[in-house]
Formats: sequence, C-alpha cells, structure tokens
Amino acid sequence: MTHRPTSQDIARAAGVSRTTVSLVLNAKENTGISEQTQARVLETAASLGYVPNSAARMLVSGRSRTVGLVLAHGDLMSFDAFAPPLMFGISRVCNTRGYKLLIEAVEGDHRRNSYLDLVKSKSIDALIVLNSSAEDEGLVRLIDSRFPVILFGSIGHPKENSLRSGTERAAELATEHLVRLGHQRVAHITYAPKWYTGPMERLRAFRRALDKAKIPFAEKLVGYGDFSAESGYRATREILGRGRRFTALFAGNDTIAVGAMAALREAGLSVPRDVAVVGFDDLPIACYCQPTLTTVNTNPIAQGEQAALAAFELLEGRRVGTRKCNLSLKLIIRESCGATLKREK
Amino acid sequence: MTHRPTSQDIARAAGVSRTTVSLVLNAKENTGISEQTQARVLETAASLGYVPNSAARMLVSGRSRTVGLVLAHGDLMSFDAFAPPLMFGISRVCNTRGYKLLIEAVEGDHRRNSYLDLVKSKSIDALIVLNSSAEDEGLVRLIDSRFPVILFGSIGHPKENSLRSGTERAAELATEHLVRLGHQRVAHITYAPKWYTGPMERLRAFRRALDKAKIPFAEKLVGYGDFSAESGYRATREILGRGRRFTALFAGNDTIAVGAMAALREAGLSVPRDVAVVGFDDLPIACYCQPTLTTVNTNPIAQGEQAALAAFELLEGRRVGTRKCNLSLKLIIRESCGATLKREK
DNA sequence: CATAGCCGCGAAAGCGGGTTCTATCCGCCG
DNA sequence: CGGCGGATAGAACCCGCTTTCGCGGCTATG
Repeated sequence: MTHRPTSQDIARAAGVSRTTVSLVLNAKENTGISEQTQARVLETAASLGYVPNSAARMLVSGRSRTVGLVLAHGDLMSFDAFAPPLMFGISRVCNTRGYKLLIEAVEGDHRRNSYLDLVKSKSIDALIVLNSSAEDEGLVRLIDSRFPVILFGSIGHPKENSLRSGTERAAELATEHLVRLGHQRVAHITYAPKWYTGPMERLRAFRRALDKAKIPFAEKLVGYGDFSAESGYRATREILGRGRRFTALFAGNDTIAVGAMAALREAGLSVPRDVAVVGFDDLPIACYCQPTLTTVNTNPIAQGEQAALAAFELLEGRRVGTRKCNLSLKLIIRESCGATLKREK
Repeated sequence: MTHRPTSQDIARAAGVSRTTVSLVLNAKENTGISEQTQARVLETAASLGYVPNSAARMLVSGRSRTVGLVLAHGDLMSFDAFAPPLMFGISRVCNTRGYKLLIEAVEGDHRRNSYLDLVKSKSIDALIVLNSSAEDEGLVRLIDSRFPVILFGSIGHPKENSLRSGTERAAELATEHLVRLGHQRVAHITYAPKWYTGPMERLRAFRRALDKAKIPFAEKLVGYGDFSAESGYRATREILGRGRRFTALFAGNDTIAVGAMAALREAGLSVPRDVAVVGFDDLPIACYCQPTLTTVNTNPIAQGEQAALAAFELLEGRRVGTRKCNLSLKLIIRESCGATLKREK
C-alpha cells in the first residue's frame, strides 16, 4: 500500500482509540494516559513512519505552521545578496519550531502582492517582509488587519512590528570612518530605489554623519542603485558624469560597491588612492575583492534568526513593535577605504 | 467580522448552492451551469474577496499545490550563489501555475533530510533538489517510491528524473578555451565537495578536455571547494603549496574564482599574466571583478524555470527521465583568461 | 398527453485529525 | 456488595471544500 498511515491506522496497530493517539502525539497534559500506553503509541507511530497529514491538521487547527517570506527584487538579475543568508537564518529558526518556510518572490513591476492570497487562504501564519515599502497598499492593509507581519525596516505604520537592524548607526560609523580619514567630499549610492525604506534610512544616516562633521551634503553626490552591481556601476558613472569631484564613496551595500569600484577603475581612478570606498553587509566575497572591501558586518543570518523569533513572538500574541536587532555591527577595515594605505605613509 | 468568507458565504450571497460555487470556481467543464449563474458566482466571490481555504482544499483534493526546493549548503556562510536566481526562476513558473514554493535549507552536517516529512505530511506535491548526492538514502528511497522529484544533476538512479544543465559540455568549452590559449598546466577547483554529483561531473568534463588535447591530468592540480569564495581561496593556496606550477585555472564557479584570484594575488601572481582564470555561472558581479572574469553563462533563472516545468510534467504523470536543459551556454570572454591580453601583444 | 431525456442545482458523504462528552471496564475501598 | 475513581474506548461533531448522486422541473418526442 502506497498510502500513508492515518491516525486511525496507528490506533488500530497500537490497539488504542484514535482519541488516545491524538492526545499522545500532541503531548496533551493531564489527560491521564498511562506512561505505558503513551510509549506504545509513540512506538507504533514511529515504526509505521506516521506523519500527520498537514492539511487535516491545518484545517482543524486553523494554523498552517508556515511562515511566509517576501523577497522583492528589481530586474531579472538583480537580487539582494543579503537575502540568501537571511533566508537561511529564518529557515533555521523555523525548523527548530517545526515550521515551514514559504517563499514569495515578487518582481519589481508586478506589484501584485500575491502574498495577500497566502494570508487569505490561510497558507501562512506569519509573514516576514524583506524589502518593505510604505507605498505597498496591500501590505498596509495587512498590517491594519493585525495579521502577524515582521518588517525589515519601519514603514512608519502605527501598528507595525518591525526590526531595525541598527544599520543607521552602522551607516553613520562607516561614513564617520571616511570623514576621519580626512575626506570632505563623500558620495553615497543607495542599494535600492527610493520607495524602499531601508536604503533611505541608510541615506539619512549618511547625511547625519556629514552634518555632525559639518560637511555640507551635496545632492549631486548621491546616486540610486537597484540591488545589483550593475546598478552601482551605472550610478557611479552618473555621479562622475555630473562633474562634481569626490574623494570617498559610501556604497549602500557591497554589491553596489563592487559595481562602483569597477566604474571608478574604468574612469582611471584608483581605489583607494583617488577614491576611498566603504561598502555594507560584509558579503563573503568582500575580503576577496580587489582591493579588499572595507565594509560593515551586518550578520544577515542573525538578522534572519531574530526576525523569525520576532515572528514567533507575534504568533504567541506578544507585541514586538519596532525593535532593534541585537547585533554587533562592526566596521571591518580592509584596503578599499585607504586606512591601511595612510598608515604605510 | 474578521473571518474570511467561506464558499458557503459565497453561495448564500449569490443565492446558489455550495456545489455550484465550487463547480464554477474550479471551472469544471460539462457541468451545465448557465453563463449567467457562473458570472454571478464569480462576481460575488470577487466582491467578497473570497480565497478558498488552502487546507480544506488540500485535504479533500490530496494535493497541496506546493513545490518544495531543497537547498544544501555547507558552512554557515557558504551559499551557492547560483541558488537565488534559480529560486526566482522556479518561483516564477510556480506562480503562473498557482503553486507555492516551500524552501528547505539543509545544513551540511545535519543529514536529517527533513524534507521527507514534507512529503509524508503531504505538504508538497513535488520536490526539486539543487545539490543532490547519491549517498542521501532518504532521497534515494523517495525516488524509489516514485514521488515526483527533479534533481539537478543525475545521481545515477534508474527511476530518477533529473536535469542535466549541459554544463559538462560548457566546462569542456571553458577548459578548451584555456588550452587554446596555449596553457599546458591547468588547475581546477571544484565548487563543492566530492559527494555532490554536479561538481564531479564538471571535474570529469575538465579532464575530458585535457585528454582531447593530450595534456596529462595532474591530481595535484585539483582542489576541492565548498561553495564559498573562502574555500576557493583555501584550495588555491593548497594547490600552490604543493609546489606544482600551473599557468591556468578553471574554477568550478565564479565565487570560487573570486577566492582563487585573491589567493593568486596574495602569492604575487598576476591574473591573467601569470595565471589565466576562467570561472563558471557568470554571476552578475563577474563583469565587475578585477580583472573582469571570463566565465560561462549558465542562465540559472532559465534552469530554475525548466526545473519547475519538468516538475509540473511529473505532476501530470509524464516521465522526464534524464533530460538536458535547453540553454544557450555561452563562454563569456573577459579579462581574467588573458585572451584580450594576447591580442594586445 | 404521457414518457423519456436533460439541465440546473441541492443534499450529503467524505478527506484526516482535534476536541469534546459519555460510556465502559477494572481494581479497590468502605 | 455497592460505589468510586482512574484509564481509556467510542461516538459525534467540526474545520471548508470537492464531488457524486439524484431530485425536481423543463423540453422534446411519439
């Protein structure tokens, strides 16, 4: 028989009732079922390879034991390199709790927020959104309805539950590092378009750091990327084309930094001698770039884990609010910022 | 009322029976339901924002309308950069068919093949496995049981359904390219450990290309990576440490190539002047590396799409067998192989 | 006009498991 | 010997949907 055993089968095989099977397998307390019977049921279930039918369970319990993850991406080939480790972090926590992870990849244009259907069809119990935008109406309505949603980065909704990675502070650190190295004209390229909150927060942090150092902020030295290295390359060329010179660049993330460095190289500028570059995220490849990339380690796996944990808190009925991730955001100084270069002098 | 409407609600609102609602919404043929009634039902369903409860549907139909994707990864931070675009390709096809995508990230050690439970609990209708290994007993049993499984790369199982990306041929092309440039001592670093079939196929292709050119294959010039740039770096140092000189390196993938180039640089070797490097996959960052990376474009999105399509064929009862992906695998010649360099001479 | 045929639709039976609630069996105590 | 309580069996209902069966009412035909 190719059919999976049902709880009825287990009951028959163990010589008990279906009720007993259910009570034992769900580890209900105070049901007064003898140790012996419990052991027998568990044993039979294991030997028959019994796994409860998830659909039946979902139907009766109203919960799907599944977490949804929304990953937005721009063009065909532009992914946020930050996403995979984040996903693994989430996945790991979900697994320990017996939850599944459903991925919803939304392509830039199709603002079809298909993930709303996942909620309506009760396919997921909670949602984690990587690149959230306040302009996403469906998302706003979802949060209004008090469905458990964890956002990476606030969208300023009163009922939202979001995780601040504390990257604003780290972005300040990165900028301050460049300033401390003596740079007065610093450019910035965001890692995503204006309608995402994350890159804009980072831009504001960049600006704050300049303000603190009494360095005027120049709109001309800001470019807008779209996750990909290619967009970093394009944005850099655009800034260069504006004719306003700069001696340092804070890239919104490492992928952007890689594209930017290629554009600088192509323009005959040496990194870090002519332009110092700092990235963000500390991607695994950052230390193998040429020159090796000074960046901020944001520990995406830990962020994923904390997002998942926050989601479970929501599921347990606790509020999360706008919470700060508990991360040790460290500036990793390598070659691209020129700090090591100066020392050599 | 915060409750989602059920088919009963739709039936009431439209003044028909639940049966009619079900038949209309599932677009059954030959049920003889008047156009008018159909329109009314559809309209009511839309206006009430009705989405069928997935659990109930799964339970009664026995199908989950969900595809599982198994992603293996090694260490904490080592992901196959190939995975994200592949995932998006799969996701896209799934979405057009109304299927969901469930991710199962397996960490190297824990060979717990937890995805078997997904099958047993009927949470997924089909499974796609990225990094498959013939030593995965659970996987072999799953294939034996004729559950719809699509493998990336054959594991030599008689009943398997797998997709050959045709990368063996492309790997030969890449190697031949190096040979044609005059290299006699060519090294290779696999992108994953020996127990995965993909990297081993690539290694064999590498060897075949050498054989064709009558160049002896040297075990000493082969290193084993583990998805990450860091592993490419380590493997390269290891090969260098063996003292056997080489003038060209075919890296198992671009990430490995990046790590390898860093190791070569560190050893005082210039790429491509001292060592020519060719990568694999044409990651988006390949053309922004320093030097820009000669590589093979493997179109991972298309591979994902074709894998998903193959999975749907299995679901429709058709056999897939070991099929070759329909891809245009192009060698992208950039700086790292030195082909452009030679021309300059 | 009667009977056959057909169309549109309602009633009802599950799908598998969670959650009562009552019935039963047993040993044991008063 | 009646009663009591612990341990479980068993029946019943529910979750929301798909699907089969067959009922009424209608049209076609002899």
